[in-house]
Amino acid sequence: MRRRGLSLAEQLLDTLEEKGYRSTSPRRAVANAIASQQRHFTAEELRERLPRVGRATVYRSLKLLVETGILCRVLLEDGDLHYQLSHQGHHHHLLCVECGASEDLLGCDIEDLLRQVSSAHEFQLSGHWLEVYGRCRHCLSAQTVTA
Amino acid sequence: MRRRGLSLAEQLLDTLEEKGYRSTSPRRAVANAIASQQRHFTAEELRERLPRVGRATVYRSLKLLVETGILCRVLLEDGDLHYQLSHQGHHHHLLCVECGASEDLLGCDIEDLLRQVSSAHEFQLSGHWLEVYGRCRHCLSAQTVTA
DNA sequence: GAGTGATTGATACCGAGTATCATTAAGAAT
DNA sequence: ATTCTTAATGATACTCGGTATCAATCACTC
Repeated sequence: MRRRGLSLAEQLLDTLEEKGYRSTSPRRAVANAIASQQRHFTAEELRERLPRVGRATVYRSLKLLVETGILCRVLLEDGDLHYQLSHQGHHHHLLCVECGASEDLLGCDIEDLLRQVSSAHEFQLSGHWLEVYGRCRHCLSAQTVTA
Repeated sequence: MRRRGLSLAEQLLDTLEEKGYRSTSPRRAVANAIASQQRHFTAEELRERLPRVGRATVYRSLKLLVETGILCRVLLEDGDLHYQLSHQGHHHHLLCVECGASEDLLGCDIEDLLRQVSSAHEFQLSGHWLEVYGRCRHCLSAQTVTA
């Protein structure tokens, strides 16, 4: 459990420090940029918001944050790779193809199903990647009003 | 149904022609290279096998073949994007993380499950991307012998 | 065989990401 | 507070996947 009163950016840095990574000013800048960003973003978008942080450092930070589980990768339908704050452990995304909104998919039975399917193929399951695309309820209702 | 007696490469070109694309010598070269390749491959690997075909043409052909459903994209666990002959319509892959083998996953209930989950989130499902990683039976038995 | 439009390939560009490496700075030890 | 050690930075150059441009060329139709 994290201490209350800490900003999201401070929490991210804390997590890194717990894992032995130093708290540097470029990392603080990255943490702030990410914490103030609710939607998923590309590496380049993050870079634009951090013109004073070196290119390599931005990519290194992204990698670090994914490895520590703070960020997760999101694969859009067009193949673009985005990043997003990861609030839980392993999860999947419901991605709205219209507005880009993303909802986390938790506690569904996909894992069980995959286990069954894998064993039917004599596969020893080790992992999977799933993205689900569609239209979110907001875009659906907007569409109804318009149409 | 395709005519018997046609080589795989000829079938690919036929499919393109049916869709209104011309049969050119670079495309024939690409078709041959792909037809003689049973495993998934990267764009760069394909390019190495086609030194006389322009870079842009190789990428254009890949795009075309994916759009026409002849090829499908395969996302490896490390994020690398590979291409592979697509024998069926929509399907998924069981990818062996050890030898790279890929098995198609058909007729499983993932679609149903996703439909349920989506409607629970008030999402109008439009598509999904799934890759499953593990160890195939060959690699498993090899491991047993060694260990 | 001529005409037309699709296709090609050279070039340049973009975005994501990594490797290198000299410089700098964080945190620990004194 | 100064020193020390090591992690981290950022400039640069590189790779790979992919797209835009555009003049030259080729496939197909008439």
